[in-house]
Amino acid sequence: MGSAENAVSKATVSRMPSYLRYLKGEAGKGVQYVSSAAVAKDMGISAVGVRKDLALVSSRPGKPRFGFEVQQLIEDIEKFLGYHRWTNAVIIGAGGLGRAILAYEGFENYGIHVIAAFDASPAKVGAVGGRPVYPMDRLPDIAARNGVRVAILTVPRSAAQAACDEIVKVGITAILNFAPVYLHVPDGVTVRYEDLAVSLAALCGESTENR
Amino acid sequence: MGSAENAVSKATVSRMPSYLRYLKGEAGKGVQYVSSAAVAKDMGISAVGVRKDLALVSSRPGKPRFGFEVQQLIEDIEKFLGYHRWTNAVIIGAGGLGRAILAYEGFENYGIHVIAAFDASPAKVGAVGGRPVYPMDRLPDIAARNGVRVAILTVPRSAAQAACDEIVKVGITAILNFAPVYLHVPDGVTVRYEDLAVSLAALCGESTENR
DNA sequence: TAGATTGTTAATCGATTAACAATC
DNA sequence: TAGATTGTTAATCGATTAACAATC
Repeated sequence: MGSAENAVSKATVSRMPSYLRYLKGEAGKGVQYVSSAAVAKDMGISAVGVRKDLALVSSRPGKPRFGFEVQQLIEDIEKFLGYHRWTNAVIIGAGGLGRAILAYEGFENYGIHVIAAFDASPAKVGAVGGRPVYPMDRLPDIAARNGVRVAILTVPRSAAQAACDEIVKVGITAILNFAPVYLHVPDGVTVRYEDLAVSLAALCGESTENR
Repeated sequence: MGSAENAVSKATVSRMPSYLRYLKGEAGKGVQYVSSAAVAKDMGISAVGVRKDLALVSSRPGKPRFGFEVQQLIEDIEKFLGYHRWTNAVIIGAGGLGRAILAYEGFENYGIHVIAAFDASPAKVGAVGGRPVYPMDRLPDIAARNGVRVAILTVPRSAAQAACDEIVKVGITAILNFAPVYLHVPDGVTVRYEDLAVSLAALCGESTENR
């Protein structure tokens, strides 16, 4: 209500980056059209679901007998997700995981620049894969100057809440948290938990299946 | 149908590791009882949901006026998730991310031993954080000897499907895939996609919210 | 006892699936 | 044209929320 926009379900929104990744893969192979059935098969979801999702974001309808135009769809999804305006992100905690993520280049495909990492320990300061690692006290300055809204939190468990508080203070509103702790944040800040151990445990649970 | 077990919803099962993590945190602080309201507040979910979830796995009911016994609950969830029998896991791909995960110790809390990493490049062979990195051709032998059923795939995108095929060949049935590619696997093998870029992109989507 | 908290049934909500007409 | 594929409405399914009685 209120907003005149056609409401797009949360589940649909969350699948969009996956479609985008898939479509970019196909585009790279020179594929021009994809059918909902093909997408569904490759991604392991239902064809009707794919059609429904794509219908919501696609600027032009799919063509019967052909399917959807890959390039067009990529543009539509990018526009839908707001990737035309880039998002700057920082990493807090330059341990093994933080450094691995800092060196990773896949974020660029989703309109995200990971501009730097920060660490409380001076020993970690330097650069990884061409990207800088700064001491923690430079965060307010750099975050403000680059309009950073997103942080990836990869500090040890014990440092997580304190680091989170600092992050929030500099105006960051979205946190991808790898520390195995629940964070207390003010309203308006979104936290997404990404506990590798929990992911793996959940996978084992799924695959055991019949309990 | 068929199974006489009370069906526990998939959503509930997938939340169990999170409860477990939370409860262990509380137990560490010396907390003996938790109320559903407290759990709900800290974890950011609904109290009724918590009660419903816990009722399904708890061996003894919560006590009105007190709540649930933390230690008992931890045992019940561990039993429910099958953590009494340990699961052995391996990492395929000893790049930055693979090594970071190899060094991580949080898996032990979920009944998972990460016993080793494997890499196609001889340069990567050695050890990280006390755990061995073997050449890829040792995988069949070691996986068989340790009854490995779970693999964490952290190879580059281009190597993912080939590595996946090898993994499947040695009898692994659950794969946590960090490579940004959809994997083709035979029936009976479960894949869980853990694309950091997609997670981050989805987070940005959520926090932008009103679209 | 009084009151906080649980457990459970019923109602709502949302998302997925099924069915089928529309279209190139 | 014939047929593959889309788009959409209706039906199903599952999970969450609301309401309230049961209990220590």
